[in-house]
Amino acid sequence: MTRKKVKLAYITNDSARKATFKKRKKGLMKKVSELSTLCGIDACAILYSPYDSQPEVWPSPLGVQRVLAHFKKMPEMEQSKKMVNQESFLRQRIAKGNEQLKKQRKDNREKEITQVMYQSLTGKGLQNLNIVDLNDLGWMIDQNLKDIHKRIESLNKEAQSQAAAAAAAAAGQLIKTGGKVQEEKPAFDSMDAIQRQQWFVDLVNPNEQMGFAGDDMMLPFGDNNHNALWPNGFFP
Amino acid sequence: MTRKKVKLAYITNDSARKATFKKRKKGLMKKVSELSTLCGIDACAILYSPYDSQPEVWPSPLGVQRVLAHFKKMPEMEQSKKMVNQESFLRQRIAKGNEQLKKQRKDNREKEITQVMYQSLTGKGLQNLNIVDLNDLGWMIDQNLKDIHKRIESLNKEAQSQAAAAAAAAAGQLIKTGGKVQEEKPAFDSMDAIQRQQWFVDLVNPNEQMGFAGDDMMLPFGDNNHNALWPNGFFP
DNA sequence: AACTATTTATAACA
DNA sequence: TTGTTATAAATAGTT
Repeated sequence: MTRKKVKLAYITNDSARKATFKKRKKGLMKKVSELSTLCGIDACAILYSPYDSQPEVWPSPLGVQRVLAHFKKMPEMEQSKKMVNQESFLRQRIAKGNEQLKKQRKDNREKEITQVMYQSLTGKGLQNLNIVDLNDLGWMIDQNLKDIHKRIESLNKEAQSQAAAAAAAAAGQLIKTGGKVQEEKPAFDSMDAIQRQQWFVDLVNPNEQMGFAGDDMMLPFGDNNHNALWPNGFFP
Repeated sequence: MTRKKVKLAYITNDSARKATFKKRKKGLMKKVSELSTLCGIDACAILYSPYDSQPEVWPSPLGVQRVLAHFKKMPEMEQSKKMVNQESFLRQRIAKGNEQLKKQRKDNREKEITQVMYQSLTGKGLQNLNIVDLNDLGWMIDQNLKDIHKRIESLNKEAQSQAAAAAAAAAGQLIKTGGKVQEEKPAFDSMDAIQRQQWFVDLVNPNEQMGFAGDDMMLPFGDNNHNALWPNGFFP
């Protein structure tokens, strides 16, 4: 059951290698066939295996001959142009691997900061964080606050239209009403940015001092640009 | 996002075909590369596309030349042996398709019979079923009964060992006891096969007559071989 | 070109 | 070996 991500290297176990060869040969031939059919192109594949004295080919010996004849006619210099050779192929793979690594590092960092955030909610304190961590934490809390605010707004809108519908449906009442249903925002939502910031700081630090010196250590809620001073390459 | 199962036919839309070609060519080259690395075999692939005057090859022009030289040396008759040509390839695909169809039909039949079974539990009656359906229904009920019985036994075993453990743990009691905990089977489980059969028939047919004539229409519970008379190819 | 919902391929196991 | 199943990889349709 494809448990591992498959290490791309020669399979030393003989039977495992043979089994893999059989499966992958079949899959490969199918791919060649599909590509040829779907895109109407001339193609061939030749595999020499130690399990057969003859090569396995696609689409047929004659088909291969035809493609080969076409190929052989070209001067070698021409043949080299525009080709996918092993070197450029490997370069592409490496570049892709590096991109994945970068993305993974970003994801890891995000999880790390999220964990810090939740730990701080259980009273773990923020004393051990350096300035970069604190700023990333601030960024993440900021993002969460934005999400929360968005959610509150959508819930308010929903409640508002439901209230209006209920009023319109009430028996014996006027069907049409010029009266506007007044919006009833929850307390949290009516805070301004600074209030929310303080609310959240209080929540995060129930009974303790931050342990840091100076105003510059304050968590920069509401500051969308706070990472500009200490960029770490992970968060915008 | 791969919504359809892809109809294996020439893609008429030009841009779609080109996009598919680019994606699949990349995937195919990767597959060839992996197969070659994993299994240590000599392989090459050549694709002629209308998007480039030159063919795309793997692993490199020289690598292709080498494989081709090897291939060309053989007499044509030899080349044909043991090869996967388009015809045999298609035959394999067709055979596989047929097998899938057969399996699907069996699954469908099983679902159909299960539905009939549950409907009969809500009093829908069995009047509209033919003899084949009835026998399949009997087979399925039989299977379910077996499962139920198995489950009951395992539960009994569990309860038995728990009771023994509880007795041994009771304060002030003897730790070692020669007394055997007597098995307490539920009423259903203590019925014999014939009793269970009647019990289930009563359940399935609460207030109605079967509407069939003769003893031979009786549901053949306990008969593991009842389909031998009316085989339909789906159930054993 | 990037993004996902799906389909397809396949490594490990039975 | 063949078959099954859980995962990884490929990719069709969109943006």
